[in-house]
Amino acid sequence: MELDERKKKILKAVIRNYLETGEPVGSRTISKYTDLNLSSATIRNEMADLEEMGYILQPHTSAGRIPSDQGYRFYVDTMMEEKDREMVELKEMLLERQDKMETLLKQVAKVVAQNTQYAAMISAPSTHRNKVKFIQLSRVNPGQLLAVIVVEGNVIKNNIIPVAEDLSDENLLKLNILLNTHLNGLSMEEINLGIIAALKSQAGIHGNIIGEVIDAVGEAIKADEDLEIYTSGTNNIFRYPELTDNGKASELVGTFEEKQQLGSLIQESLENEEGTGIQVYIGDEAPLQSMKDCSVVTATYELGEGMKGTIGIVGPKRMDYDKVIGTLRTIQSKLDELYRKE
Amino acid sequence: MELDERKKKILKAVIRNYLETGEPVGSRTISKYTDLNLSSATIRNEMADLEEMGYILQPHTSAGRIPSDQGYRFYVDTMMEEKDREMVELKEMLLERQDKMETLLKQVAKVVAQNTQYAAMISAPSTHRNKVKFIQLSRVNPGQLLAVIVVEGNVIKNNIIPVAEDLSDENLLKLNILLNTHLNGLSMEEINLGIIAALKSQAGIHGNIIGEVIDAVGEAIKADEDLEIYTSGTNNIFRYPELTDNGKASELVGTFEEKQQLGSLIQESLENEEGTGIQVYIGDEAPLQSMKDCSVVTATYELGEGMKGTIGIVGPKRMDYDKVIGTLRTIQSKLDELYRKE
DNA sequence: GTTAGCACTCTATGAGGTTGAGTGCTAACA
DNA sequence: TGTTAGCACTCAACCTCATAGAGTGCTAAC
Repeated sequence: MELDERKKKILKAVIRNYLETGEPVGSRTISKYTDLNLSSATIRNEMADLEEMGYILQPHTSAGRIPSDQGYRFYVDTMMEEKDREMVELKEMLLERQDKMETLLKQVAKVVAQNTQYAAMISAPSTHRNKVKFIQLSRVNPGQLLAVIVVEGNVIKNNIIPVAEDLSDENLLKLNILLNTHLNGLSMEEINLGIIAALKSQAGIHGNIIGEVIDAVGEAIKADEDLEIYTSGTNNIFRYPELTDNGKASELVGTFEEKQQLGSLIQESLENEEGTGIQVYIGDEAPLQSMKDCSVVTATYELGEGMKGTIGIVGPKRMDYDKVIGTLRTIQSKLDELYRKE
Repeated sequence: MELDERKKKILKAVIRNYLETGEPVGSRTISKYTDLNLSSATIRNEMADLEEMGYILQPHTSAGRIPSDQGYRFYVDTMMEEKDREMVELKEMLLERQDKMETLLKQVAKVVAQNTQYAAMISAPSTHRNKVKFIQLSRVNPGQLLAVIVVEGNVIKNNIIPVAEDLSDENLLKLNILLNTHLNGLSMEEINLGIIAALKSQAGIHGNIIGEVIDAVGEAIKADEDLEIYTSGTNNIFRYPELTDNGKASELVGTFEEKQQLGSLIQESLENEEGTGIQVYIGDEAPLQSMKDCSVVTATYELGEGMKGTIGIVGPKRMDYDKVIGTLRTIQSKLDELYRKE
C-alpha cells in the first residue's frame, strides 16, 4: 500500500492532535478540523489503512487512534516544522558571563527544562583531547605535594600526592621543568605509559621518589574525569501521566539521580553525531531501559577547542518535537556565540 | 488526664504496629499481641483517652488509630530502642580509602539510602573556618594568572585571574611571598576587606596591577563555596504511597534536585546541634514545606579540623526511627574513625 | 476496674446498568 | 470507483447499589 498525499495529511493531523491533547484521536475530529472536507467514514477507511501500515494504533477497539513509534519516527523525519524559540532568560543569563563552567551548565539545564517543561540534562564538555598547558608541583606540607594541571580551555585539575620522602627545592624545580617541557602541548589522551616511562628514565639518578611522583602525575592526568552531568526539571515528568503510571516514575527519577546511567545516552549521542548534531530517540531507540516509554532528544554543543558536550531532553513520546528541537538549536547557537566572544 | 504505664504500653504498641504495617491499628490487634492481657473493650477505652490527649487519631470513625505527630514525637523522645546497625558495605567501602572528598560523600549517601530505604542527602563539610595553608600564583598564559589556595583538610580552590598587564617573574615571586606570609594560618572567614587593604598597602609602589590581583585572591577565598550537597535514593520515596499521592512526589523530587533548597535543612541541623548531633523533624517541624508529610532525621558529622557536615534522611512519618538513628550513629562513628586514621 | 454484647459507622469491593465516543461494515450515491 | 450515510457493535468510564468486614462507642453485668 502506498502512503499518498491524503494519507500523509491525515497522519499528520492525527499526530498533531494527539501531541496537543494526549487523547486518542477519532475520525470525526479529523473530518471536522482539517481542510480535507471528507466525511468521517472516509477518514475511517484511511485510518484503517494507516493502522495496517503501522503508523498509528488503537489502544482498544472502540477508541480513536494514537501514533505508533513508527508514526512518530515518520513525523520527526519528514513532517516537522521547527519552531523558532526566543528565550529571553537565556539571553539575560549569558550576558552576565559565567566564569565557572559548572554554573553555566547548571543554568543552561535549568533554562532548557523551564522552556520545554520536560526533564533536561547536560554533560560537561569532555577535555580528554585538550592539550596540557601548564603543570606545577608545589610542596604544601612535608610529605605532601600538590599537583596542578591546567589544560586548554582553562580546565584545572588538582591532586594531592603523598610522598614518602621529601624532595629538595632544587629537585622540585627540576621536576617541574622536566614535566613542563615533556608534557606541554600533549593532549591528556596522548599521555600514556610509554611517555611516563620515558620521563622517568630522563629523571635518571634521583630514582624512586621522583618516579613515584611522576607516576602520580600521570595518574592525575589520566584520572577518568568522572562524567559531570547536571540535570534540571526532573519533576516535569510528573506532568505526563504516561510516564508516571505504574511506578515508571521511580525508575526515571532513579536514572536522573544516578548520573552515570545517563552517560550511555551522552555517549550514544556523541558517537552518532552528524549534521546538526541533533538526534531523536523514540521509545526503545534510546539506550536506556528506563526510558522505553519516553522520547529523548539530544544535541551536541561545542565550546571551541574541541570541547564537546551533550544536552538531552527527556519527555513523553507525545513530546512537542518542533518546540524541543527549536529550543535546542537556539541553545546550540547561543553557546557557540558565547565562545566566539571570548 | 495522666499518661500512666498502661497507656504508654498501648501507645507504644499502636505506634510499633503502625510503623510496620502502615495500616490503622485496631483495639483487637493490641489486645491479642501484647502481654497486657486486656480485652479489646478495655483497650478501646484507653485508646479513646489517648486520642483525647492527642497522641493518636482516627482517619475516620470506623477505623483503627494511627499515631499523631505528637505521638511520634513522644515515641522518638522517650520510647525508642535504637537498633545497632552493622553495615558491611560501609566497612568495605571505607577500607579502600577515598582520596576525593566528593567520592566519599557520594558513597556515604548511597550506603545510607540503601540501608534505610529512604531518601538520603549529605552536605560537604564547610571549610569556612579552616585555615589557609598555602597560596600560590602562577602565570599560565600571558594575561592570565592561576591562583591556587589550599586550606587545612586539603581542600583546594583555584581561580583563573585575568590581568591587564603582565607581572614580572620577580614581582610574582614577591607577591607569592607576601600573600603567604600574611594570609597563612588565617581562616577563610577571617580574611576580610581590612586585611586585604593592609596587604595592598604593603605591596606598595607596584600599584594597580598588584592591587587587582590581591583583590582577586581575596574574592577567590571569599567566594561562597556553593553548598555542595549530594543525594541518593530519591526514588525510595515511591515506596511510600503517603509521600507519592496527589502530586506530592513531584514536590519532593524537585526539592531533592534543587540542592540549594536542602540548604535550609542543613543549616537548621547545624544550628540546633547539641549532644549526639542527631535530630528528628516530624511533619511541619522540618523547615521545608515540601516535607510537611515526611519525617526528616539529620546527623552532623565531623571530619576533624572543624569540618562539619550534615547527613539527612527523608522518609514517611511512619519511618523506622530506631533503624534510621542507629544507621546514622554508625555512620557518624565510622566517619570519625576514618579521620582519626589519617 | 474489666468485659461481653450490641448497635452503629464507614470503607472497600464488586456487580450491574448507562452513557458516549468511536469503530467497521454495508448499501446507496455521484 | 471513490465517497458517504446509516446502523449495529464495542468498550472504557462512570454511577449506583448492595454487601462484607473491620472497628468503634456505649451499656449493663461481673
